[in-house]
Amino acid sequence: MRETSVVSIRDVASHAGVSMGTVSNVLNQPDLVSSATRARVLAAIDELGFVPNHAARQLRRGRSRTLGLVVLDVANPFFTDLAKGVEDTIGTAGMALIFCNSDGDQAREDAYLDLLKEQRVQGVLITPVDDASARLLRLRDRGIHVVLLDRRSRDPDLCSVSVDDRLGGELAVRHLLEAGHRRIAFVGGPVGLAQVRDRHAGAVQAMTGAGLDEAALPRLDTPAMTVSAGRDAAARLLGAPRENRATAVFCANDLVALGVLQGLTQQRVRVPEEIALVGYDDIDFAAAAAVPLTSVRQPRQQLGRTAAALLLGEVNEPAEHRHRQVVFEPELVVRESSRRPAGRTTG
Amino acid sequence: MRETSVVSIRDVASHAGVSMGTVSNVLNQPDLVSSATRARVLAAIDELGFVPNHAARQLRRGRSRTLGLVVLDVANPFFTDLAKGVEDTIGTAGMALIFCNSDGDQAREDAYLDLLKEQRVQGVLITPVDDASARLLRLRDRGIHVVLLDRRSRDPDLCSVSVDDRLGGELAVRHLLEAGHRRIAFVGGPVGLAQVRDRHAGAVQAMTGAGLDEAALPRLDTPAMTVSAGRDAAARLLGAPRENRATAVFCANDLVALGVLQGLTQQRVRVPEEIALVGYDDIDFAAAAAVPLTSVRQPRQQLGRTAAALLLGEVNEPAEHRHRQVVFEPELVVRESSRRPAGRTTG
DNA sequence: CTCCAGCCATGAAACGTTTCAGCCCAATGT
DNA sequence: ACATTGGGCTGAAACGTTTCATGGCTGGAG
Repeated sequence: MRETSVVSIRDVASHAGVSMGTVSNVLNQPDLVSSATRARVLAAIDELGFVPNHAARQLRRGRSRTLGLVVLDVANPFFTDLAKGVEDTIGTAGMALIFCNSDGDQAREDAYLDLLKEQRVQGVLITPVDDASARLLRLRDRGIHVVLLDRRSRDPDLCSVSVDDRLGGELAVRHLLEAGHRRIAFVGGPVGLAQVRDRHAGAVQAMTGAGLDEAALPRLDTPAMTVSAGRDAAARLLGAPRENRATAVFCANDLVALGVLQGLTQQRVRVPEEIALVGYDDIDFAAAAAVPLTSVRQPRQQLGRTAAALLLGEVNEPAEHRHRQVVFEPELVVRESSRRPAGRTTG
Repeated sequence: MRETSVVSIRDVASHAGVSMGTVSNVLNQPDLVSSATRARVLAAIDELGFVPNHAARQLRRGRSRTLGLVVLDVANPFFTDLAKGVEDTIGTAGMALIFCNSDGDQAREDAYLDLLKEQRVQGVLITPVDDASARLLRLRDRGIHVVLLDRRSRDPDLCSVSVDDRLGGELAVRHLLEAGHRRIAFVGGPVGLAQVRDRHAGAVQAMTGAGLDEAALPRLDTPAMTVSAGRDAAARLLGAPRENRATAVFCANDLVALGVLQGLTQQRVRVPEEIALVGYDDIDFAAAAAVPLTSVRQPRQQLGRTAAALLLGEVNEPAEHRHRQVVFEPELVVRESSRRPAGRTTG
């Protein structure tokens, strides 16, 4: 059995009868080495089972071939799809990715950003928990490129790739209004989340645009964007006296919507007959839900790919890079959960 | 604006009027330093915005505070739940995690393992694509501890945390048999996957145990364990002449089952009346599906936590570590998708 | 035959830490 | 008064690479 000891470039060098510099060249700039020596060195590497020490390489080079990705919630398929897009693009560019999950927690996000700083990653893709652009700009002062993900940057010096959440919210609520609903609940949270804020703002806009008061859009706050938070919200929703209960619900994402759906179904409230439901993200499970979910679709993988490409550009050619804020348009996908009109008012 | 330059321990030292060694001690062994100097050094660190260089530290120490996690499919909620369990345990132990997604692809798995080797991670948690125990033992010869995840190790010198997939398959099919089904399709793949093999083996065992021939368990292979693969399988399933079509389907995981459900529904085949359906994993979306899915539940987060704890033990106290193969028991959760008997035979 | 240009290879410095032998000095024991 | 102890700090070596100035060859030009 081979010794646990670490085989270094020095061992390879002496085994192949060359200098360390030559081995390094074989690894990094093979063209500089004659094919004969190259072959000898490669053989030695193979024989000794040499694996370059990334720490030493990075220390010497001053930078690593690594990027970081920080998302809000790994358990949300929206983010895993997004991550897949990122991973594909990063991987083909020969970079490695450190995948982090802040879970919507500021402290965890901070801890991961510290980790990424220590690792001297070249760049970070992040869906921040709050509007921490100051913190992110400080990252950039350290030479770490930053691209905002699923979040529009207000700072023109920061790349971002996002979807127009305001428009998404508007589309969703306008659709419900057209179906005849006049009292629509907005479920989502925490309010600090930009995504929640913007989607809500869009919803408000749709209401006022239809000449309705904002009071007709009661708001149910959730502590997180999860299925169980949605279930709780459904209970609160049904707690209201029936006469001023909302006839439709717009959820800030699909997980919450699926939770609300479960909660309603459990209480024998029919969707969409008694309460219509619209989600956000159009994750794959939305279409497969008990009542197929109307949802606002976002180009998930494309979002990830675009952001990764932007970051790679910034990392590889910082000189000619122009910061951009890419904004995609969302698209409403109508399914069973909102199909029938409420019947109160004919739209 | 602060210079992009890197602040090193040397700068901190001179700024605080102490030696580099002292700064290092403040960072790593604060007790060795008097509180007065400690305060001075911390102030300097803060003022200069010093962030330790992980590469240098790791190079000197010879090991990193990093572990790797390689899963088969990030888009599968089963694995993200599992990852959450791992992350929680790892995080509280002050270790960092590099999260990798092999996507069931051998080449990608290899690439990620190389990456982890180069990073000199202390340990790896992996759900391998195939039975690559040789490759994994080689990792261990390098001093990288390995724990198998969601896969039973046949090698007693390799820790593993798994669920009894054979039993799970047996539970699922026995349940269908009790509901009166006599012809049950098994959908899943690729066959190389141990999880698929074992779940199928369990299914076979249930059949033969009931005195039925294995021919009564036709097998539909899928190229991957995804929703879309499930949809395709449903189409093939319905291609068979009705008289020898299976009356029930057991899928190797929930994603496939949800796909099959979608495919069947689309072709107006009622579940469970015409075809009963059982999935595997009991991901959260199974309960929320169009027809709530009967599924074989695995203790997902606990799986992750246990594996992480095992790995941490092996990493921190290699001497007194005993390799263990932990096997959890799966549990059948019966829901709508398999509830009514087939009506042909009364169980 | 000498000189020059290229090609290959060499050897040592440098990257930013940690670690450890050793030094200084004040406090304690005799 | 002197030896002993030990807490607090220093300074330099070492980790495994990459990089770059240097130098030895070889072969073609003058």
